[in-house]
Amino acid sequence: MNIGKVAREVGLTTKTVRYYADIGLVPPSGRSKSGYRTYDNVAINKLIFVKRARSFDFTIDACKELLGLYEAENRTSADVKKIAKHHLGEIKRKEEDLKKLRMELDYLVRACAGDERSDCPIIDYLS
Amino acid sequence: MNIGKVAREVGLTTKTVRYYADIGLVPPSGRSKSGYRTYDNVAINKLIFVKRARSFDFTIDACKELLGLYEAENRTSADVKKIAKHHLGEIKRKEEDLKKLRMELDYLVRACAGDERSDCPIIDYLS
DNA sequence: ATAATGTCTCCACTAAGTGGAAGGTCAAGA
DNA sequence: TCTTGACCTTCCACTTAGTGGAGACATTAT
Repeated sequence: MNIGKVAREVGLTTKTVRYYADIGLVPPSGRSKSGYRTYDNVAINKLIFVKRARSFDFTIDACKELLGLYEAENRTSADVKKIAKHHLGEIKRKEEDLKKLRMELDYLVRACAGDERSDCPIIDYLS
Repeated sequence: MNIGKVAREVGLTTKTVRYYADIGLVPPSGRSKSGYRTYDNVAINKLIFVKRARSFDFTIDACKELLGLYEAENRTSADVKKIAKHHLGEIKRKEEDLKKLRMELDYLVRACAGDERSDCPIIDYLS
């Protein structure tokens, strides 16, 4: 299968698929005699796997690790869980940070009259 | 004041202060005869303002806008509130996204035994 | 005088792609 | 057969918000 069809089926752009090939994350299964990248089912499944992992915000490096485990028959679920747990921790931290931010900003926005006067608690707070 | 002292007082790195000068966000008030950037109180206050705004995750572009309003005597609080509200909306969206992600991943991590067997619901889900 | 900082500019790098240019390839229609 | 349009190739630049380092010049301390 050529890159365009693959991209459509998997739900990525050709640019992204090519990028994943360039960085060695998911190489094409082969090349046509004119140089076109070709993808077989194994490669396509890897692309789907990476797409799902990326939708969980796993970094490309984490995807590489997960893909390695996905392919390894001797992996343990402990291996996988370790990576996922680490990532979960980071997500939780980000979530907390964002919550704090949102609450503070929410407060400031509420405190601001939003009228024609120049007096503004948001600017005051930032100054 | 030279850049190092300024950076220490404001709580930024010299690299960052120089960067803000390069992109025209907060130019130094002047240069010494040997070419050192010098900052007066007005410039320093702008750096503090930007630092605070950045800590609220406002983009550099948003900081530029806010700094413009900070300096403008004819601004209205409505001008400021508009930017802040827009930003708040984005933060809320990110927060929601992150929450969904966290819940899904949390579920998967809980479902994974994390033992020596290769059977893994996380990998299964991603496949 | 010399050593230790401080500062300068410039270049490269980060993450994960995206956009575009210039050119080669393939299938279909006139 | 020629051409048109869609598809593919590589390569380079750009994005965010800085960070790291090299090599050179300036200032300060001993």
